[in-house]
Amino acid sequence: MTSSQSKLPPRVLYWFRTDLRLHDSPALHAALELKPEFFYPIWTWDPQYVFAHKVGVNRCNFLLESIENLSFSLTACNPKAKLHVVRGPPQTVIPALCKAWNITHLVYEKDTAGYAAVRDAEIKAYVLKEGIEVIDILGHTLYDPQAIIELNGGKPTMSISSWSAAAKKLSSPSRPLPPPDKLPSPGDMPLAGFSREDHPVMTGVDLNEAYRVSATTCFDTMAGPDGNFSIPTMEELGFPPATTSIHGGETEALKRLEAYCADKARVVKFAKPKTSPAEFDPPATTQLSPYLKFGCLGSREFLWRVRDTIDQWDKDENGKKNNEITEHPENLEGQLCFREMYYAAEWSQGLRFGQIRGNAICRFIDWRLQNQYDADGLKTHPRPLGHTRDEERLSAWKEGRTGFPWIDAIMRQLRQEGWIHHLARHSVACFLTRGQCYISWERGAETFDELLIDWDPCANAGNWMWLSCSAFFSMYYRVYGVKSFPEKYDKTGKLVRKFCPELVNFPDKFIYTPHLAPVDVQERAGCIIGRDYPFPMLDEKAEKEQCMQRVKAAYALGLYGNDPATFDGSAVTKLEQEAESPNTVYREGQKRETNHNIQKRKQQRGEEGISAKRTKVNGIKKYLVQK
DNA sequence: ACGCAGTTGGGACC
DNA sequence: GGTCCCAACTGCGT
Repeated sequence: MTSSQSKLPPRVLYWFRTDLRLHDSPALHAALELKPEFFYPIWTWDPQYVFAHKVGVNRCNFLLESIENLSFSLTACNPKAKLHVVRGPPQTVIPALCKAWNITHLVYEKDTAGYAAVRDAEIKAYVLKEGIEVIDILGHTLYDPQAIIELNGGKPTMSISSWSAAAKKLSSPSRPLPPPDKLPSPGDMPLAGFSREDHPVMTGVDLNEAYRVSATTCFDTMAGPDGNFSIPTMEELGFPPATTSIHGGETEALKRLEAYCADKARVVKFAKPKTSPAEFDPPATTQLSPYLKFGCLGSREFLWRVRDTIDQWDKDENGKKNNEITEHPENLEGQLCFREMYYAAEWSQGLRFGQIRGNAICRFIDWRLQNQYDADGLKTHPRPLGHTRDEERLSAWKEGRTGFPWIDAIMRQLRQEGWIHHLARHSVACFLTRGQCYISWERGAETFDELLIDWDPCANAGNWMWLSCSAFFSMYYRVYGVKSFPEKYDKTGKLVRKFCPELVNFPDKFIYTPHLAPVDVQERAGCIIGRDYPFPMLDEKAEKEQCMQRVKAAYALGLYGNDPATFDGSAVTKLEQEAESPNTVYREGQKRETNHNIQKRKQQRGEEGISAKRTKVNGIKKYLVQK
């Protein structure tokens, strides 16, 4: 810190990013503890988010609504305060603002994940060199991902039990801090040094071109069209209006939390696997994920509101019905714990968490259409895996025209609403990867990035690895059916009728398999399969069998994304040889016996139990069976 | 070395 | 609608 700046009363630049709220904000609290003379709340509108990063209209709209609401709340604390939106890359505009506004302290909520962590390290180093103090404080998650990994012996948290064991050693998350009721005013805001010429925005490829209905004007100036750091509009982004019914903002988040917790028994008995992915009006879950993602809702606020609701219910019931309280990890608190587990695991891998190559926790499976280049621009495979047929299947999946109504309805709901139920995500993710299409989870993850409002670099990549049996989960023989699974929740196909309206008049019996309906039924439904709705694009059962054998072979090979063999081509060659003449022999009776029920049953029948042992031969695991 | 659990499977059979 | 079996994974605890 230079001597002139150390004498200045604090002038705080408060950078909002993952914390679009005033409640439950340790970083904001720390900023105000400085008793700043001037307080500048800003949001940086990064052109990377608008041009180089595929982001659908619904997430963009949610973000705009959230920062609008935040600005409104700032003004409620001080009529002179508002959120200043600075257009430009943060690496450029943050140092420029610090200089122009004589900033002494840069304060923000720490973001441990993905690109943001890399970006922040760069900015922090630069700003510190200029003698400005940087205060970055955790607040987005309940626990520090780094601390969790250290307590887990330096290993990534690969199961909820290992995460829980590590978390137990840390102190329980504190109660949320209240929002401030007043704020200091900002000082002068000279615009010196703020011209587009000085800080050219990113040009070149516009990944969101397909969405735009007019030219992007929001980067014409750093301070917006009126020079007052206004919040950009969808029009300025060239975007058409959003299609979702989910609206952003801290006010909306707290209202939804309140409404959800008003039904105490629902909170107490919440069990994720029992909630229906087929329900949509209202959904069977809290639908608070977009608010947690943007920090409109604090994670401690959610945690303690849930805990208090359960305590209150328990008191009301005199503790008589304790057995009705759902246990960890299926309860609401457990949902938050999985989020924490993914944040910790992500921290252990950094940017590599979102790809296969270089990712030490991700199994190498020879998925079609996997990344050819990794985040560092390094070639991952000597030749592309997959061809036109796979491209066509991927497009059909993305656009909701696979010919499987359950999959198509979910994918259309995803595009329209920007949100789908957790188990709906499971269905379409399993279908795209290990279930039927054998397409890389990287393609699925980037589709969700584009279309989900609540997309999060940790939870999204983590769940895609989970569903594709690449990490966290390994029972690849458990495959979600496109008829059996939704039928467990809804035999009448409400979700299909809503999002695939061409199928609305099919009888319940055929709603998930309309191609099996006799022609006269199709005619009466006013929908001929193959003409008005696609015929299934693949044989669900046959593809499932093939996928399972391929995943099994990849498991036997036992390679992970950081193995050199996964990018010099030798892993793929080995798997192809495996497909030609399997090293692992799947013969009748040659099973690895691990189910003790079967063992016990056989013993009861007086049969000799089978013992099996697994060995590695030439790097390939073989299942050897001995009688 | 072994038993068993793992947030959320499918299908036959009663 | 509930129960059991299918087929067979990893990681953790003992």
